[in-house]
Order: sequence, then C-alpha cells, then structure tokens
Amino acid sequence: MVRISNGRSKASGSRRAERTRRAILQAAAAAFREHGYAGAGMREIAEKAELSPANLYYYFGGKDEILFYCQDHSLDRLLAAADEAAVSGEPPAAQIGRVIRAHLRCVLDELDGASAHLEVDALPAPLRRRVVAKRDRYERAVRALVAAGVDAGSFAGRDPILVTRAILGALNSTVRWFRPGGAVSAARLADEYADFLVRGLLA
Amino acid sequence: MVRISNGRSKASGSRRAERTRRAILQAAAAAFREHGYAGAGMREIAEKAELSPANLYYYFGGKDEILFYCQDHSLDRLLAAADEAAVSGEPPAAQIGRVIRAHLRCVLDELDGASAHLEVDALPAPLRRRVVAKRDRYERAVRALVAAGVDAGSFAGRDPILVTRAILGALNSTVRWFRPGGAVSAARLADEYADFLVRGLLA
Amino acid sequence: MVRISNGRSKASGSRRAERTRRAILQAAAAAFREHGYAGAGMREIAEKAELSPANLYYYFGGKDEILFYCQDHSLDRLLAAADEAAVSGEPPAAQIGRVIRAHLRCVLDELDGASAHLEVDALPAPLRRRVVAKRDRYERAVRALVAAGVDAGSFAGRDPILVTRAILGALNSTVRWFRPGGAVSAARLADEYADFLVRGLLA
Amino acid sequence: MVRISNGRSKASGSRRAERTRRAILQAAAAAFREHGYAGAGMREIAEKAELSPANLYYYFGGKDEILFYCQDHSLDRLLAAADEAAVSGEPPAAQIGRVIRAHLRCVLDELDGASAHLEVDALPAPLRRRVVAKRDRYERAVRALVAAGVDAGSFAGRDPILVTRAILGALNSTVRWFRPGGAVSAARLADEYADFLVRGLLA
DNA sequence: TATGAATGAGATTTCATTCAT
DNA sequence: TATGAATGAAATCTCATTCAT
Repeated sequence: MVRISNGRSKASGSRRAERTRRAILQAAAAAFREHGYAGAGMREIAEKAELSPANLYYYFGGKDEILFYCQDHSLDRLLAAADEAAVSGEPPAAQIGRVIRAHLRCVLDELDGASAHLEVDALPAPLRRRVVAKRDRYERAVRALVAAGVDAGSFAGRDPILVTRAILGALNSTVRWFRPGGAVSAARLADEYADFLVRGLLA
Repeated sequence: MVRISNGRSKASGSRRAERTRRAILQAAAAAFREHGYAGAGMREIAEKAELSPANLYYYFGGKDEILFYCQDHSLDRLLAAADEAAVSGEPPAAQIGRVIRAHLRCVLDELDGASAHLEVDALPAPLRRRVVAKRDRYERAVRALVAAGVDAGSFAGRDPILVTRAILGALNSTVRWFRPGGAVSAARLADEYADFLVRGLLA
Repeated sequence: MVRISNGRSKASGSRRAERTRRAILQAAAAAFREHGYAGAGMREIAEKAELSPANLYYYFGGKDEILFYCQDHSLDRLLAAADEAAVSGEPPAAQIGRVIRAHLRCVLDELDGASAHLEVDALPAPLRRRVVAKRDRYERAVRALVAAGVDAGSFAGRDPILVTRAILGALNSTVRWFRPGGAVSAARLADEYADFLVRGLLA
Repeated sequence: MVRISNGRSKASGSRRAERTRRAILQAAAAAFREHGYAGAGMREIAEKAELSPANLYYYFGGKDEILFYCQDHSLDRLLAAADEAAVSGEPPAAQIGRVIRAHLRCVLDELDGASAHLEVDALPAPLRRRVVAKRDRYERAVRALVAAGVDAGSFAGRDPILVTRAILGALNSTVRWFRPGGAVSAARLADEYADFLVRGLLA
C-alpha cells in the first residue's frame, strides 16, 4: 500500500467522512488488540465498524495504513501527555505519576489500545520509519523525566533506559487482561500502577 | 487439530525424533516471538528448523499444537522456578527477586520466549484450557509470594493481583526489544529489573 | 464447514447470484459423478463453472456444503415425483413405472446426477443427518408403493425393502455408463428399465 | 506406477509373502468400498492390514496397482462363475439365477467387494485397458445368457444390453448397504434378488 | 459513498511415495 | 522384510484487495 505521505490519505474531509474514518480506526484498534495485526481480518474490522469490507478501501489505502493511523494517533496522545507533564513544573515523581496515568488512559480506552500493540514490523518501511520515530520520541520523553529525577537525586541511580522500558512494558501489558466493567476499574488500576512504579524509582 | 490429550502426541520417542521435536519448538518459539502466532507461517518455522513444511506434521498435529507445546514447556520452567523460590526460606523480597531473575532467564533464552506471548486465544478450547490453567497457577504462585510479603509487613499494602500483573507485564515485555548480543546483557537487565521492581514493593 | 442450518447459506438472492449458485451445483454434480466426492477437486468444479476456485467460497461454505446442496436438491425432485405418483390413483404397476421414469429423468440430467452418488459419508454429521433423513423418506415412499401393490395382490409377495433397493440400485447405476448423445437415448432407457423392473414385481 | 505387466509384480512367491499380499488386497477392498478409491488412504489400508504404510510398497507398486489387483481378482471369480453357468446346460432362467447368486457371493464377501466399485478411471491407461477388457468380457458373458433366453423365447424381447446393465447395477449396489450380520442375510438377499430379476426377464 | 461479486496469492494441511536403515 | 523419517505435489480454504455498478 504505502501511498500515504500527507497524513490525510483519501476521502474528502467532510464531517460525515471524518466520523466514518474514526469509527474504522476504533474498530481496527479493538480488532488488533484482540487478535494482533495478522490475526485481525478486514472483514472483522468492517463488521465492527458496520461497513462492508470493500468500503474500508474508500477511507484507507489498506490494512497496513489503518494500522499506521491507529498507532500514529495513539502516539500523538501519548506525546501530548508527556509534554504536558514535562512543563508542569512538578517534582519528578509527580511528573512520572502523571505520565503513567495518562498512558493508561490512552491505552485502556476504546480507540487507542492499539498503541500498546506497537506491531511496527507489519508496516511497510516508510510507514514503519514514521511510527518508530514517533515511538522513540515518546520513549525519550519519558526517559528524560526519569533521568531528570535521577540527576536531581530523588530517584535511585538506575539505568533510565531499562527502567523506562520496564515501566512502559508494565503499562502496555494491561491491555491484555483489562476489561472495562470488570472487577478492577481503570482509575484504581492507574492508582496502583502509579504508586508501585513510582515507588520503584525512588532513592 | 486438538488431537492431543496424552502429552507427547506423535512420533516415537527415539533420540533423533526427540531432537527434531525440540528443534521445531525452538524454531516456532522464535517465529511466534517475531511475528505473533497468526503472523508466523509454517513455512517459516520449517525453514528455521531446516525441515520441509510437511515434515512438521509428522511431529505435531498442526500449528496450534506447536503453539501449545511451546507455551506448556515455558510454563513448566516458570512454575519450577516459582516453586523453588517459595521453598527457599528466604525473606519475601529475596524470593521475588529470584523469581524475577528466573522468569527473565526463561523468557529471554531461545526456546522459551514463547511464554511471554501467551496467545491463548489462538488455541482450540481444550488446549486453551490447559494452558490457561497452568498460566493461572503460575500467576497465583507469584502472587502468593507478593501477598506473603504484604502480610509479613515487608511490602506495602497494595493489591497483590495488580502488582503481580505489573511485574509480569514488565518482565514479558522484554522479549519485544531484547536481543542477545545487544547493548544490554541479559544479566544486567535482570539485575536492574529485579532491583527496580522489588523496590516498588517495599513498604 | 457445516455452518449452514438455514437452507440458503450465503450470497444475497440476487438474480445473478442465484444463477451462479446453480452453475456451481451443476458443475459440482458433474464432477462428483465423474470422480466421486473425494476424487473431484474444487479446481475442477470451478473450471467447469467458469469461476475462480476462491469464488466458490463466496457462494458455499466449502466442498461438503456443495455436496449437500447437490444431494438435497436431487432428493427434493425425487420426492416430488414419488408423491405425485402416490396421488395419481393409478394401479400400483403404473405408479411404480412413473416413479422409475421420473427417477431416471432426475438422475440422468445434468444437475441432478449427484443424487445417485449419495456419498453421505463425506458429509459432516449435521448435514449427513439431513440428507439421510430425506433419502430415507424417499426410499420409504417408493417402498410404500411396492408394499401397496403386494397388499393389493398385483405384485408377488416379496420383501418390499429388498425389492425397492434392487430397483433403486439399478436406476442409480445408470449414471455410471449413460452418456447423453450415446447409442441409447434416455427415453428408451427409461422404457426398458420400467418394463423390466415392473415385470419383475408382478405376481 | 504402472510397472506391471506380468501379473505377479514384486515379492517372492513365498507362502508368507503371498498371505501378506492377500491381506493387503482384502484391506484395500474394504477401504475402497467404504470411501471409494480417492477417499481411501494408504494409511488406512495399511492400518487395516496391520502393516506400516511404507511396507505396502514392498508388495505393490502403488495405490493404483493395488486397485488393479483387487478388481482383477474379483473379475476372475465373476468370470469363472459365468462360465460355469454357461456350460451347465440348464435352461436360461436357471443359468441367470446361478450367475446372480454367484455375483452376489463375490461382491458381498470381504475380499471381493471391490469388484462392485469398478472405478476404472482411477487406473493408469495400461491397467485400465486390462480391467476394462475383463469387465467387458464378463458383461458380454452375462449378456450372452440373456440373449440366449430371448432367442429361445423364454425371455421377453428386451434389449439384452440394457437389461444386463440393470441387473448388474442392482447387484453391485448391494455393497453400499449390505452389512454382514445385519437384518438381512446374504443368502436371503440372493434369493430375493434372483427371484425378482429373473422374473423381470421372463416372457 | 457504498457494495456484491470476483480473484491471485498464499496459508495450512494431507497424501502417496521414497529412502536409509 | 519392515519401518521411521522425510518430502513434493496438490488439496482445501482464507484473505486482502479490486472493480463494476
């Protein structure tokens, strides 16, 4: 597929078209989260979005493009949250706590779960590059907060790269078992995870 | 496929056959880790194991059965490590540290990486039940260690269910980025993760 | 496959779709008659129907479902003919003669030859049950005509079960050698068979 | 495969080897009768004969050669019975009756059922020619008895070709439903069929 | 915008057959 | 004679994708 480059692909930006695009991305994110990229079928996505499979191709160039937009959109939200935390002026622990909560909000709500399943290998090279770059930007942003805490002496002197990955791994794995309406609410999950993970950082 | 029930499926237990079985499981574990269950093809597994695709069916009933044995074998190793920690008589923090290190050893070496990708949905119901039961047994074993530490007052009073999942999520996510021979050694990774995660538990 | 239960499976009942469905069933009936169910390939059926193999799956759930509809359709025609004979009020010999002629008409024309090859073992259990039930209904209908003749004294006192099977066996075997346009016309065949078999029944 | 031409293919004519050959042919005949040539697998034949699949190839050149010997052997027995009837000097009706009974004996006992399933299309050309020739010889022999009866005035003046095929069709179809030990004995079946079919011939 | 119908490529799986032992 | 192990070819089926309407 690939075609893209602009960022808006096809489909006139009419109100209705935009709504359909979102519905498709939401349906796809759910399908990818359930079965992974390879395991999710266009038929399934179309059914969840209440469209015919053929119609998906009016809005997107192909399955990989849908994956790309899912991930791209999720990463945008994550980046925004990280940036917000960075400029909050709060102490490092509070900043990390904010990021953790924001990350879980993104990852656990309907549309964005896809960000956890960052299956970049499925993307063709040009799209992959763009997602990887954005993903790395996010990881660097979180890592910078960790490093700042270490430098300030409030966090123990651990390798920010590894600690950041441990945190993100814990956060992303929630999509595999969390179900809205289940025994654990997203809010309580976020509280416990933030407490636990921030505590792990402290000196 | 499903067929199974015994536990050794087909193929006489000759020395040669046993070696081939292991080679297939190892190749499959690598393929599943790289592309997930749906994304990995029998052709790819066969190539990695240096066999013809048809020959895989001499040893296993089908792709799902291969997945099952991958996961089953990994879980056996994880359970053994958890049991060992439980009977060590060490303080809770040390026990959890042991489990974390053992888990990472399992998950990061060639054959067993599959355990991290516990894609149980891909399995037919009877096999799924068996894997899920074993997976839950493992999770309960780790959770019991956490709960024991909470009860003993050495860990903070957090929900053992959630904390256990956070830990396991962090550990399992390593297979997505860790590459042997890379900048980070498995040993250092294990040290940092154990330190960080155990610290998070402490009161 | 199995899927079915309704009776019309997939594919909207558009005029064009219905024509394609029929073409597939006709092609399949010919293929099954030539090589049997196991010996006939989907490729062959697709070629005869001038479609791609993949397209067959748009209309039917699988090979077994195609077999099912072939047989089901044939049996419907046979049953209709038997019912018609039963209500004709003619003497038993004339009724049997009608059924024989109608059966040969069904079995020797393009679409319906499949009924002769009632390879029910190839069907998955649920479909098999339905075909067997219908087949038995037909056999009972013919047998009832025979038994009526015996009771009326016009037929010799032979076991209606066995005589019915002998008749149906003779009729069905025609598909193995009869070829339209050959030395024997379907009409003459029907006349000779009816004469011969009815004569065998008479007291 | 084809290889053959002699009539004894491989395998030294030792007593033991000969017994194994017969066991294979018997197993194959049963398998072919149950699922047809294409539907029966070498694995299944081997299992029924209590051998390994590979071992079948020591005794026969391939699946088609096994089919050939099954049919060839059956046809030999049928021909012998027909010849016997022809030289008995009995009246035509009695001769046909003998042939019918003999045919059913061949077709319904374990080894020879294959003769009913004369799936000549599955054979490679050279073997097919030989089976077809023998089959035609048998059909001609039966037809000659029918024609003799017609000429002698004891049978009605019907086309001997068609009547012969009707008779053989009825006889061969018995293998589809007859089960030894079932409600109908082979002897009674033979009596009823002979009565019914001979009666059909009479003037 | 939307979709029914169609398809090429490729997936998993089976099967007759071979070969080393 | 016998068989465990291996395989090429083909079978059924799925799936992303296209195209005429």
